[in-house]
Amino acid sequence: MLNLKFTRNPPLVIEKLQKKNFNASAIVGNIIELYQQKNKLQVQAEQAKAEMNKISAEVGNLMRQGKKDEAEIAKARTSEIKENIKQFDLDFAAIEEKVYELQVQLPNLPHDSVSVGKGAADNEIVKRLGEIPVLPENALPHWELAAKYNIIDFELGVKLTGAGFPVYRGKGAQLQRALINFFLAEASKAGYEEIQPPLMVNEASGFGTGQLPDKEGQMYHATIDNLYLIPTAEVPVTNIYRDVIVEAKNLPYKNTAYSACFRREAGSYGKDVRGLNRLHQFDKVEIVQIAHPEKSYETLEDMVKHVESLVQKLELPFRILRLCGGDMSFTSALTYDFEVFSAAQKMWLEVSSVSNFESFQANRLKLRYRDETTKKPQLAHTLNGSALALPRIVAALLENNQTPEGIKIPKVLVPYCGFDIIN
RNA sequence: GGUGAGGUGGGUGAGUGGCUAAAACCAGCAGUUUGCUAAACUGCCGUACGGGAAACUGUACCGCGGGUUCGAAUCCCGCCCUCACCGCCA
Repeated sequence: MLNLKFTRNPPLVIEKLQKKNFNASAIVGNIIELYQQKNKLQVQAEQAKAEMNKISAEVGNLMRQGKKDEAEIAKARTSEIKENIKQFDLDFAAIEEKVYELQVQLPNLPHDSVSVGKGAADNEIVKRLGEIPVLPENALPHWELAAKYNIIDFELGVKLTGAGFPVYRGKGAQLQRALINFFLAEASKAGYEEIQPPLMVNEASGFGTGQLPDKEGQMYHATIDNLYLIPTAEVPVTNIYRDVIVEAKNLPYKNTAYSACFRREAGSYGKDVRGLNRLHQFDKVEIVQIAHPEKSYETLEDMVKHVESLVQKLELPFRILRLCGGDMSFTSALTYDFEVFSAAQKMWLEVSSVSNFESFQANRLKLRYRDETTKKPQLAHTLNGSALALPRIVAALLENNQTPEGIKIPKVLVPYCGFDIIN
């Protein structure tokens, strides 16, 4: 949710949001108009309330002095004021609601470095590293490798739960565990405090990170208890900082968490969902930072470096994209996507998305830091990224490392796996 | 699932109708004193939204929502949450 302070500079907001192909002029215009009405009303309402308070105090004094008649006279003055206050409050609430409705429609302002673009095709490749492996003629896609070596059973998952809930077994399960441990260990080394969060969250948390109310359909909802299965550890971890004021000198806060992630993915079918490409339940290690506004872009670079080091150590060919305005999420100010090349599918697969949300999330979360000079609470910046999401990493590892002897495990993972080949 | 207790500022916790943004203590900040540390003393120490060039000032907020009243942290109603004990159980 965009801080209303931005709307005090309408041309800037409108110009910036054009990058996201979003025409904000009508909304911003309405907000400003409503805002002025709201302030006018607030002045009137507060004057009336101040008078009420004064009369009440008077009545109290008169009563104590035993001047009952005078108190009665004072009381008589209140009924009209009371009616006015009631009406002011109703009007005020109505305007506030309207402002809010408009406010939540505004996407986050993109960072200056974000380029104009319509969609994925316009994203800027900022880095590309690693050789794309040359596979033999009879190379298999990962879902066939998974069946061949009996390490991931998609059909069994359908039996137990449904499509998109694969069962990992044997070395497949061990590989999952190894990846999780590897990612967590790397994050710890980089100074992130590890968190084991709840996998279900309440409404307030869903709201805090922006999944609710609009993206409700993305999450599994346990209606009896009104709890939501988390779509990412970002939700519980970032909500740790909901409604808190932190000390500036303690920034940045760095957290990492492994969690299973649950996504309904309603409406996505077809080729892209084959195998591990898109699942309803998957594993991910997330990194989250709470940063000082002046430092948050350094923080973003820091996180990108961290994710980069992970894909490099896994020896996967990858590229980093700076998302264009048209492909960025509603909430992000700047996003880098990581894609690894899955050699049998011959596809780039997104395995991480690292974003700076600036104060967009913090505004909803009421996450503030106390400025060291002014001592005033200010909105902090929140950032997060996958480090990393497992399924597509596994897909690429299986496909890229397939050999006639079996699937080679990258060196860095061998100590975590306890084996160096799947055969 | 049953029964009971309770939700007040960063923390503990007082407050049962007006003089309460809310005692006291702890933590925190600034200062005084002091060989150092420690201690002692003094002051400050909520948030949001308004008005004002500013000094300053108004309003709201004691889990959330409604009600009673001239006036509500305090009384009434509804909801949410937490804790304790019992039962069941990883």
